[in-house]
Amino acid sequence: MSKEQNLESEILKSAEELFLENGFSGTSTTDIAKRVGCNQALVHYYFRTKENLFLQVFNSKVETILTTLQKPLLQQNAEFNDKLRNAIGAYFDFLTENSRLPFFVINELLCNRERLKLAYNYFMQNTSRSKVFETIDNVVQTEVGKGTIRPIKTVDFVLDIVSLTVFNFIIMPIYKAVSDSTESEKAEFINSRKEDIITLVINGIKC
Amino acid sequence: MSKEQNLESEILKSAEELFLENGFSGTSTTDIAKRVGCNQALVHYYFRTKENLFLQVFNSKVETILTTLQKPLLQQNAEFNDKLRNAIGAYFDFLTENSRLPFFVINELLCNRERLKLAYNYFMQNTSRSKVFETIDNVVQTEVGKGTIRPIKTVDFVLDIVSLTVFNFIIMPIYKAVSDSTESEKAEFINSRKEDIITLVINGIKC
DNA sequence: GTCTATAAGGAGATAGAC
DNA sequence: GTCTATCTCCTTATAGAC
Repeated sequence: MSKEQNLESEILKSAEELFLENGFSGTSTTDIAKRVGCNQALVHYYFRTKENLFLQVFNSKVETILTTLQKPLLQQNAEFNDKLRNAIGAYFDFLTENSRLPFFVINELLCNRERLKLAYNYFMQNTSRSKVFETIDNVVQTEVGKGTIRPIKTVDFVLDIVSLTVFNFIIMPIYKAVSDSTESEKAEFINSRKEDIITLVINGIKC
Repeated sequence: MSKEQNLESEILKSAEELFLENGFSGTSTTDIAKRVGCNQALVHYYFRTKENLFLQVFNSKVETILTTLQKPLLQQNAEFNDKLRNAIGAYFDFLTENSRLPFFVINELLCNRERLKLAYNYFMQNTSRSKVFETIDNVVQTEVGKGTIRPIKTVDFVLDIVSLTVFNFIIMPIYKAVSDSTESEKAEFINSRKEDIITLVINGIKC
């Protein structure tokens, strides 16, 4: 519980903050050292390369996203529309707390094709991770079978919801800069978006 | 019509290609010179700084996007649902031809706050550009008034559609790398997404 | 206008003293 | 483990010859 952790974990923590703020190419190992309060050589001593350090941050973030994505859809004993409402609400809450995460992951995947393949392989090696889609597919197609919702491919279902939720947070810094809005106006905007999206999706996929 | 344009426009053209492929920070003036077939000093001779060259590319791209956004909604003499169908179709067509454009613009705006403010001022100085939203607002709220569609804020209407269309193209390189799909499978995927999104939006905003 | 050469600075990574 | 010093490479930008 002491503030002083070992240096290795302090470096990892500072690196995580900086990579999320400024991306891989926008963060130097000198920046990381400066935030930790040590010298640049130590960053390389513990992690050898900047890429190693980055991958530890990146992979843990992808894992968090995958867990968050499926969790609210798996709750039992709820009407599908309530599940959906809860899921979209949960995504909004998660993204409010981790607003730079989607852009970070997408950006780093797009900027480096080798990284994209590495991430894909890492993802596929783990059964529970790679079954995220299968799990959601199960839930959605059960509802289609019951006639609760119109026939829809699970990939469309997922992409519709992810697009509608994530995109707001990707462009949030632009919205903030353009509208010069306060934190509470921002929160109001996000909340209003959430309600509209819930309405759009529920009406958009009903039979 | 000859292939040989003047060097200045060749540099601009190559810079545009490279900035779109690899972003501002991923493109060096040496890369640009190499593609043109001249030396790096000439890039600076014509544009002085890399930033100047970038801004010419960037501003023209933002202009293209704004024009494309409003155009299909302004056609007269059409049922609103048909307008909507056409608009989403037109956005998909535009994005198919310019698939890296959304990520490029968002990325560069997010990576540089000064650039964001510059772009915003540039945007606001021009009346027709800054009235894009007003124009769309007019169209949408007229339909709300007539009861064709449910009460919806224009900002929600725009963001719903932009999110649903743009996001597919942002993540397309990831989809391609992960699914190892051919060009025709990719086209089929995009087309299937288009149809689903049209259905989702039309049902999602009807009264 | 076009070239070569180079200045000036920042990056990642390592060597070696303590 | 932690530090300073340094190597090597790459970047933007400019000086100056032709």
